[in-house]
Amino acid sequence: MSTVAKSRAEQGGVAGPHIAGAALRRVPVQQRSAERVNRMLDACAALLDEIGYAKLTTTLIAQRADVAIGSVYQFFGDKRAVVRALDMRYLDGYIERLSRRIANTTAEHWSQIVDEVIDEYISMHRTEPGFRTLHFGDIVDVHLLDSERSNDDVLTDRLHAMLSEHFPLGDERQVSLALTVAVTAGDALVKLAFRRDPDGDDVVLTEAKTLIRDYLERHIATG
Amino acid sequence: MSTVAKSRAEQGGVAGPHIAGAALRRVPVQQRSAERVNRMLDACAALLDEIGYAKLTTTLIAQRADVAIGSVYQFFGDKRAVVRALDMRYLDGYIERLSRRIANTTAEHWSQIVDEVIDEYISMHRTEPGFRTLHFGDIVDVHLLDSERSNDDVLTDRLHAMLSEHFPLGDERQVSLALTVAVTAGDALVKLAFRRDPDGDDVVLTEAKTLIRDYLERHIATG
DNA sequence: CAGGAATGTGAATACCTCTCACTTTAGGTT
DNA sequence: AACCTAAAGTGAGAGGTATTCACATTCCTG
Repeated sequence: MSTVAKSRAEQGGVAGPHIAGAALRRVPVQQRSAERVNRMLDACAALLDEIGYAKLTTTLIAQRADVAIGSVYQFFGDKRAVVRALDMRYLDGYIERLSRRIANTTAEHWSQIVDEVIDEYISMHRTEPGFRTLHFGDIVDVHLLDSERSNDDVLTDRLHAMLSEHFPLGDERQVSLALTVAVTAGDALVKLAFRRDPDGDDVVLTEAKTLIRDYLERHIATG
Repeated sequence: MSTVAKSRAEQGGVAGPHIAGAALRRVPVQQRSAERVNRMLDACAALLDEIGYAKLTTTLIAQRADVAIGSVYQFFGDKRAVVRALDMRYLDGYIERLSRRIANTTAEHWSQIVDEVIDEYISMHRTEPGFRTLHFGDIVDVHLLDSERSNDDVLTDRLHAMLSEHFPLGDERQVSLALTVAVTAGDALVKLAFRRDPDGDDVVLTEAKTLIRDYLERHIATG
């Protein structure tokens, strides 16, 4: 099935800690139900890819997942919760793969890590069905992982940690703001690239990287 | 009415040519119906402000506008069309006010015009009920004014025209791309500012202006 | 293998979107 | 003024969708 599903199964966490925490009405205990939950999410992703959010219905999700409509509501509070959980699964997978990427990288300059962050994000648009429709919380809401902070904020913190682990950075607050701005702008530009071209408009993607690098150059340089 | 309007359609419709052209099922001919259409849009804007898009219903719009549900469908093809029309009205108003602003400005540098563009956009977030929920086509779709081009593209063209009217710019294509990127990134950053703070986080807004100015500096300078 | 917990089910309920046959009004014509 | 047609306005009803819930089934533990 999906790459995400596999890597998750290997991890051991039946439905992922994030999903459990914030989106599920009830956490699946037995493996059979955990599998069903994942099947519903897969169905949701496929449908999102095929017909988009506007035409997505709970009945369709249930049918595609080969599950009774009641089972959907057994675990998800409402329709949006399904999409939210899916988005969390994306975010989870993203952070996981990014961590792995960066762990294997011998970056000599912080900009290399920034490139990895962007590349992995671009990669998700190309490989994860339904992701380009959702991004990180565009459609549902932007507070998936944490009700206090937006996904971009969470992402920003992650990035901040990864960067400072390898390189000395400037003032904490200032860097944090700069990263937030960079993530927000970068996110929007990648979306633009994929709106222009299903494979991601290379010209725009290149421009996005340049813009972000140049911007950060002037804000997180340690001097 | 709006400058674009005149150049675009000869109809001179009561409810704005944009709305008429792309979102209305039937153009209101008599004044009384034109007023009702506007009342429905007002209701839609207010509801968007109060309960958000997810909870918006056609029944609610009709009730708030003091109109029978049938009247809504007399002019709007479906629920999304109402929102789309509202968004067009926003865009129309934005371009009109921006044109007026710029006409009254004796800008000595292109960056001053860019600032006006951003400031007027920020202003809309503060003054137009419901606008912060929609922006330009976020929720419904990004092809409101023109099925071929996104709203940002239309905006970009407008900006391009305004700028080149006052200042010599570099290569046509290159400038166009740069403006598209700037508009996209700027849009996202303004949204971020208003997500952080209902009045618009000044720190982020300032940062947004800097980022855009610096970026454009490197792309549209005539040398 | 008994019994509670976890799951699975789908008919039923409530609410929505959108249509359409029909009534009313505007505004020009005779 | 009476008349006429197009434009407007209306709301019950058809067709869907989201969500619930009382009941059936499957696990799993003691």
